[in-house]
Amino acid sequence: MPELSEIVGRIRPVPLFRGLDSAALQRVARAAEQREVEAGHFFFRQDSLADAVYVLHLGRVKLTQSTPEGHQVVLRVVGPGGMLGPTAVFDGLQYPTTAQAVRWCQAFAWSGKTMAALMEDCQHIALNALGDVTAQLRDQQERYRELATEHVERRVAQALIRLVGQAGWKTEDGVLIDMPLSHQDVGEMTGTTLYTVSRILRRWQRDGLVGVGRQRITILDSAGLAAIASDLKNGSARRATHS
Amino acid sequence: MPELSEIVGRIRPVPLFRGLDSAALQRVARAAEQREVEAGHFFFRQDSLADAVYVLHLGRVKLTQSTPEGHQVVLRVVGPGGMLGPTAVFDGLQYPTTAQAVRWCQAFAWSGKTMAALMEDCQHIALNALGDVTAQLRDQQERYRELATEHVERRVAQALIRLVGQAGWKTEDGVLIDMPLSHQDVGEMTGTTLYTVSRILRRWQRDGLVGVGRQRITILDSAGLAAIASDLKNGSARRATHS
DNA sequence: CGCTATTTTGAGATGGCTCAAGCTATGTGG
DNA sequence: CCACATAGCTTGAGCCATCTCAAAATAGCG
Repeated sequence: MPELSEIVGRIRPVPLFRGLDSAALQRVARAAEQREVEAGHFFFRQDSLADAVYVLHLGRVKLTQSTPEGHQVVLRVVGPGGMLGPTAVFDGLQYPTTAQAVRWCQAFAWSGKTMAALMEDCQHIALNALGDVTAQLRDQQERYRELATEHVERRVAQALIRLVGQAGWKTEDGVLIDMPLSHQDVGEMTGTTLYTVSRILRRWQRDGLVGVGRQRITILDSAGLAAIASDLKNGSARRATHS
Repeated sequence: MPELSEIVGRIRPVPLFRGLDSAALQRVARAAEQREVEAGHFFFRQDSLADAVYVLHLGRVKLTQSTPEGHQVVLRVVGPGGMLGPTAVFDGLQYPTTAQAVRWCQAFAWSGKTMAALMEDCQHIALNALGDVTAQLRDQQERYRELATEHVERRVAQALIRLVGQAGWKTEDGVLIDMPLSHQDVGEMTGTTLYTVSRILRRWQRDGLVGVGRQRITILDSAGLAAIASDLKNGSARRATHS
């Protein structure tokens, strides 16, 4: 169990706690519990009672949602500093998503009640949380629009670009997406099948845009990928309107 | 210009201001500006500077987002008591969506700065806003999953059910969706084309599920529609995974 | 009462899904 | 250290839900 001061040091740079003075940070730190989650294990599951808010310190988490029929989509990938489960702040609700560690994770946790109290205590936290969730909403809206109006290839390009931002790791030959990432996963992020992802990635590999390995994707030509994502060449969009 | 007490009376039942005492409500009311927007006109447009937060008092607003190529999706419909433009609370951002009045609207407005100050002043508002945005996020995530995994017919059924909740008006023969609603609009809500919407609605009309008129849709058999939406009969889902 | 926006319908094209099968890393137990 | 098992990846062939485009029918509105 680390010292209080160490916890404070770890949560200080977290966006959720931006603007807090030392006293407030200490109060937050004192209320924090530490959690570790093995790769593949879960922070929480969809439809279970939302009882805790997490802030990720180390590792990476995949947020998914699935239908009763078992079809799944990946909504988001969260890295260090990110918040999980804002829903828990409000009483009696269930998590709308499942949060699965894609590797070993270390996180801080607060019960929903505790976090609510901390927010009342210190408006900055509530405001920061609002900013975070608002940003997430924007992102989700954008992805919704993409899914509704863009072709698969562009969506996959967009997804990779997002992943670079969230988990990009500069290497000698390009930018590695630093997490295990199957074609299945990419399909679930973009609303398509692993087969289609495979074909697209293969083509891009032949064109020298990306490097593909088992659960590993490296971006070799970001500009080229961005060009596909924003359509600086082929057939624009479709569907919804031709106003 | 109505009396302060009248404004207080109007904003008191708004979810964003739930839990405020009279003094706080008065402060909020004093800072409020009133706005009226004609049918078809805009509260704000995508990509313009997000400078104000609105709370709708009367009317109905359509939130849309469009691509550079001009393809548009409808993200949400907001009715009385709803909040518009939470983004404005945070400095220097642009509205991610366009807010268009689908009929004459009356609303209260606060500059982003003012609303931020009110939130600092009174944590309840920030917490209420967080709850609102979190709920929106949940909704958006769910719709994303739907779009990624369900067939058009189910999505349209879901959209109508949502619209009933937001703008349903009980009549003698069924529930009228009380706003002008073209097939184009429904298509933009569900990620399909007006042609497909027309065919689906026509079929449902023949089956006695809905009544269709020019920009008017009435639900005659909610149960039947819900059955389609949750698939109590025909071919489940597709795409994304067959894990 | 004509104009314009909306809705309907048909016919044809197609992107991407499905299913089936083989291939290949990686890890595991002998 | 090898052989096998497993999970992930690739590829082909066929299909089909839905999009496109075109055109006619309809309904409000000025």
